[in-house]
Amino acid sequence: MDARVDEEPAGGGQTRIQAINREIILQAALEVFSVHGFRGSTLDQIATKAGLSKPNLLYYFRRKQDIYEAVLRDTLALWLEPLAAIRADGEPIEELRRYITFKLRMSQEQPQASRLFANEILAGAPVIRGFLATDLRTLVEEKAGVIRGWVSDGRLAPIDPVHLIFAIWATTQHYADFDVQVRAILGEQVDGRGFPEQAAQAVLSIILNGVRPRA
Amino acid sequence: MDARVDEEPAGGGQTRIQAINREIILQAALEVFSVHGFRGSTLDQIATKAGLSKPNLLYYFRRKQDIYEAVLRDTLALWLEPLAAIRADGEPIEELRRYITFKLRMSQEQPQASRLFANEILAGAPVIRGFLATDLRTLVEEKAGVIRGWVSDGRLAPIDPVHLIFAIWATTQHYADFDVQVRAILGEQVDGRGFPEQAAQAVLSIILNGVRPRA
DNA sequence: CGGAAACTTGACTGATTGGTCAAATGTCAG
DNA sequence: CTGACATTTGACCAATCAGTCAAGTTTCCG
Repeated sequence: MDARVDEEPAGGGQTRIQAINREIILQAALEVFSVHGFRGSTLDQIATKAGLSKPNLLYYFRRKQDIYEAVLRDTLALWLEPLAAIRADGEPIEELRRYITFKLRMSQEQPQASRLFANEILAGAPVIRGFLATDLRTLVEEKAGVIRGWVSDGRLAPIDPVHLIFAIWATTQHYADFDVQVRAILGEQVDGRGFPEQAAQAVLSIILNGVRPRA
Repeated sequence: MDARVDEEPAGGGQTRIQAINREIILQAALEVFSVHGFRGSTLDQIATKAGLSKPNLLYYFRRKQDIYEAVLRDTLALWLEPLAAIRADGEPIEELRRYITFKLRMSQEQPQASRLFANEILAGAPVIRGFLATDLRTLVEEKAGVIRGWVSDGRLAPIDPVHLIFAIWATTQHYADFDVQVRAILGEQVDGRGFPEQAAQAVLSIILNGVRPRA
């Protein structure tokens, strides 16, 4: 009889082998989907990268789309976390510095997650559109309110808070999404010790000075 | 006999029908490739969108990759133009304002071109990697030199010029590449009359104030 | 007009795709 | 050690894919 691995009530009811292989599959899927998107990726690519047979993949996930949704869901939380951490009672420039630094570190350490989202959104966000229009929208509106408050208090230069958030997303994720282009232009120095700090300094300098209150 | 439409010595030797249909095909291909990338797009999608039969597509372009390369080549020049227009003898802030404004207008008017590149680069830039490492790299180095000169003269705040260029690319192209996300968060106002100006004002405010020389 | 070249297409092919299934193999508690 | 269950796989299928081809139809020049 089959004992398919599906819709567990919680993460609990998993075999040792299940836990291992699901993790292997999701990691392989992330590597593949983040490069070619959902439509451009194949089960064979994922299976090969995971070191499993294709039918074995489909023993753990019934359909290709189930794998895609699982890896997307796993990275969604990770992606929101830092924005949610912005605190209204903090010092505005410091809060933004912390947020930008965090996002830059994620772009460097988890570039595949960033590219996965970029591909999903370029494709029209068929899977996460609902999430974007609800959870993300709510979160952005909340934090935009916080920033707007800072502006009203004169602790930030007058700036549209939502566009500021977009600018932070764009500049930080650029290093993950357009890594190939960055490398083509800057060469091997991208792998050098000081590069992340160099990029961070530039991004922080531009954006923080861009929003610092002016006399 | 066949009279395939290929490797013309120059744009000259084209039939009226050839000129029309090649244009139709490239437009349809841009719409499809810009959403799903090369691997995720099919000839059938392009043929349907172009209103032609698939064999008819392949009468004008021998292979799928030929269509892709053609549409990519057509948009490459368009993409470089504005950066090349930055003049060393201009007023720094004004030159950057002009560049950013230009890029924002292109993101609004030609979002598909931006998304086409984004997909290509996410996929590892298999087709334009060479171009990135030569022509684009050279151009960026040249303009980085110009900006570096401005910084030396104290006409811009001290900033790494290449990262500044990255920041401008990222913030401007964000509105094209992540349009779906922008819409999910901001709703229909994106289609409103004042939106492009609102976005332009925010981006210009952040970046220009971010690089304006400080006392 | 007439015919040659340009264009179009239905029918096809071999390869790849996502997915199925029954049989084989591995695991592990009792 | 054994039997029930979990895991794995080879063989397979229907759909879709890029690309071919020969036989059509249209265009257009003289």
